[in-house]
Amino acid sequence: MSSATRYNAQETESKWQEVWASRRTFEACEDPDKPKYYVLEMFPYPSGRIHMGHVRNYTLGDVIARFKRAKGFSVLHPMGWDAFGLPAENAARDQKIHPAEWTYGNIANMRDELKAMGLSLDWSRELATCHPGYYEHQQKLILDMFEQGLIYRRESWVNWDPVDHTVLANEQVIDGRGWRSGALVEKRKLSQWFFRITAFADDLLEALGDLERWPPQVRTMQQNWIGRSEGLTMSFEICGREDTLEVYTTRHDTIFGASFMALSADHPLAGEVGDQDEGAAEFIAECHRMGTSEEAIETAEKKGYNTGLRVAHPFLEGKELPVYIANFVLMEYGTGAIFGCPAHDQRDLDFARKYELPVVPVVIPSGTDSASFSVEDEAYLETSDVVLGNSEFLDGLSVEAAKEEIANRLTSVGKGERTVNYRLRDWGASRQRYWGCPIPVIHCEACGIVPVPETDLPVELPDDVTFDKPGNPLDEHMAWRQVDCPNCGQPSLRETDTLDTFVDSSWYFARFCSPRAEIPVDRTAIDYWMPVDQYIGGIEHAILHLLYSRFFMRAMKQCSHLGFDEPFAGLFTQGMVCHETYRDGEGNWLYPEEVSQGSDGKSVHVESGLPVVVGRSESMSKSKKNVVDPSSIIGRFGADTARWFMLSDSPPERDLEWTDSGVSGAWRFVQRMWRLVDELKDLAGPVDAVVQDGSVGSAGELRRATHQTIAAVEEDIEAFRFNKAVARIYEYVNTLGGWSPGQAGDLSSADAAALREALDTLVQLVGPMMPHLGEELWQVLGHETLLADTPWPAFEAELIEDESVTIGIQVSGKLRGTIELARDTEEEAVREAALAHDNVRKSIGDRAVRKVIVVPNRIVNVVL
RNA sequence: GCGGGCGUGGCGAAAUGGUAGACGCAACGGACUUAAAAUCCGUUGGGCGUAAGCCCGUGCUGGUUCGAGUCCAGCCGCCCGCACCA
Repeated sequence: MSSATRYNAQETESKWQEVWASRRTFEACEDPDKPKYYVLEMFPYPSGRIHMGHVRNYTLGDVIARFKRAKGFSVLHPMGWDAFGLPAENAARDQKIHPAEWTYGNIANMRDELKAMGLSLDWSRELATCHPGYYEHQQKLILDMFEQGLIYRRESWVNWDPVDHTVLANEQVIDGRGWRSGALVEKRKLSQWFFRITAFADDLLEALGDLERWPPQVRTMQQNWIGRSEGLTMSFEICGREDTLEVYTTRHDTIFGASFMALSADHPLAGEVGDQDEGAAEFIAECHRMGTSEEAIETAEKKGYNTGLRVAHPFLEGKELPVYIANFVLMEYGTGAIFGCPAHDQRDLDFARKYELPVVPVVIPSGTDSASFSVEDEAYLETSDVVLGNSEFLDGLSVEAAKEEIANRLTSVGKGERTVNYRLRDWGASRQRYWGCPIPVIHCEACGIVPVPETDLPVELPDDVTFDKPGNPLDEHMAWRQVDCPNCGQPSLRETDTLDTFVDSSWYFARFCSPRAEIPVDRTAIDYWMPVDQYIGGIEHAILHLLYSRFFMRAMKQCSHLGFDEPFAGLFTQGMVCHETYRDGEGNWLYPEEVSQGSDGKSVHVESGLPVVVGRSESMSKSKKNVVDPSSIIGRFGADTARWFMLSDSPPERDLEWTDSGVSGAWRFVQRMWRLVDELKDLAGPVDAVVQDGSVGSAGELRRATHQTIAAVEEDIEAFRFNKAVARIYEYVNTLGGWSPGQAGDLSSADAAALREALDTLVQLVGPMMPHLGEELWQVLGHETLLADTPWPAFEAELIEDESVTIGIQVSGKLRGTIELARDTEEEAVREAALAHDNVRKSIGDRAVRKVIVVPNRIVNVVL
């Protein structure tokens, strides 16, 4: 290697990728002599190309996987494909290509792209959820769960496009209209399959407390999502009728402030009113045009319809409350009916102002006169330092005491029941679509719902389908649908709903432990590998995917497939990859490569030379064209450069700004590493050089830097602070570049050995981040082993602390100077040195020193 | 609307309640070169000052503390999720 040679990333990277593959370096095995470590990144949807979000995700995981490997763990690091889902059907419709062909083509391409990244993946375990070899086991799990009562069927609402005659996903509903037809979307009731996730609500909530290596905010989000509340179910007598209206509330203390009742449009009583009252029917229909998402409901203008019905206030003789149907009450939560207390709930207040209903404050700040306290445009939400008022026998009580009193009084007369309620709803898993896992049941007129016998699994999707008609092609495929009932033998029909793709992703990590087993999971393998030690993915999955997976493990445990509850011991949520956005004069989005810097530094369109409007940086998305293709970056600079850039600068949990200059900085560092090792390798001692003890002189100085860097990088990797690990490596390279040994020419044996240790260490530290460069330099340094098989260097504790410290001196909190002292200098000596400092004396002047605060090895503050 | 987060130089950022801006990028000055690229050296939060040094500065307004980017309260802006996108 001559010093004129530049590092050839493309050649070197494919060389080492072939070596790792042929030696099966990263194939996992259940080694009983080693601790195991299961690293998993969220598997990708095979959209066709990898994007920068994938590059970031898999780089983070690969650093951990390679680092843990070097630390002596038996590592499992697999990869697969979340391969069912809507886009394949859209492609089928738009491009006349079969979903399977489209999906497997995309997988083939993305596999190549991922392989070019040099990830330490065990490709022998690859799986795709759309493959019958995967979903037949999922069908087995579904049968078992059905038997256990964990899956059931009931009616629920879907978004219905009345023109296309098809069910729409929430994202396909835009401003209340179907995305293709433009027709106003209706809600429609269908019989659908549900997972009984609410059966585990308490356990899913309780167990969050033990997930110590999860981000606290994710645990909080899940906790709020499950939304356990302790409240009261109250019965209100409906005036002039025999029946009652049931209401769930957590604010029964505010009952004397109640001024109306509100029913969900789907409440049976609302339906009853609608049957006789055209206005009510029209209002209910309007509610049904709102779409099914909670967001749509919550952000819509609050509206109601007065049914004319009234209920009796439970404590105020003769007081009656009007009953409205309201568009903001959810049938799925509580009893689908509420009492409205406008003074202490913003939504109720807005509603009351609109329909001119009374607003009576019943919770008032302590020490305030209840007659003078009023609520105007903002509901009063405080519950501490308050007392009840305008509330008869509750007056003067705290919120808690008032709740107790109301609950006691109502339960004793059978008009109330203390109830624990959850916001969490059962998981609706039916999809009226082709490209998903078939639900293995048969509908028989005589026997009802009959599970497909296990021996008949898998129920495979038929290949011969077309997408020219709207709706689910399975409904039209009579040859596939018609089967004899396994029970009575009569002609019957298959279920045509397929499963939500969240089901596929709720257990794939378990399947990775034994991907070719003839049962869903092999107990020996799963007991060895699970749980996943480090799971890595986007924050957007903080609730649903993770909660469903946690449920699935519990359900599989109940079906005796495995013996644990929690799938992910450690979780890391990464930020997004962002890029500036560009638009031309007409507002059309432009790709980054269509934009260049003009001579005056302003951005112009490459072809036309016209000015370009540079927008703020946003998450990379195809629709805004602010995307950079990973393959072109890897093709130009190599995977190591892309990986290094991903790890530098931005902390991984935060959004990362993709910049060309950042990439070229990473590229320059690759070259710098290469040159540095090239220049110094002949000065370094032999591979087996023995470092000499002691921390003095040029060798000692270098060894100190080496061991400090090992300790820092190791700690930063363990804590997912890769940007800091990178910064430490930069500092170390700066140190190495500027290091002057004790003698020029032939180094002393101490210097040569220290340099050998330093170069080896540098390459080892960089290895998990830039594995190809690491492997190449390892070879250049004369090693005959693979870096990938080399243990992580151990640091020597006595070398990592500096002997002297710099101590800042403040006068009244303002820095006035620094002093250099031996570490752990006596407090009195520090104090004297601080007070002797020229500028400090000047700042103090002739004022009296009241106090001197000395923080050892840190700072001195002179208080005047 | 509800729930969760984030906000520090020109930019990405660092900082167990203890010297704000490590490290990188960009920019500027210099060396090398016929020239460019590459590389190397230096400067770089703002203001004042020849200098020593001083003043200001972590989204905004307050509070706690000897000391606040960090803790507390309220606001502003942006991002993620809201159950059929994955």
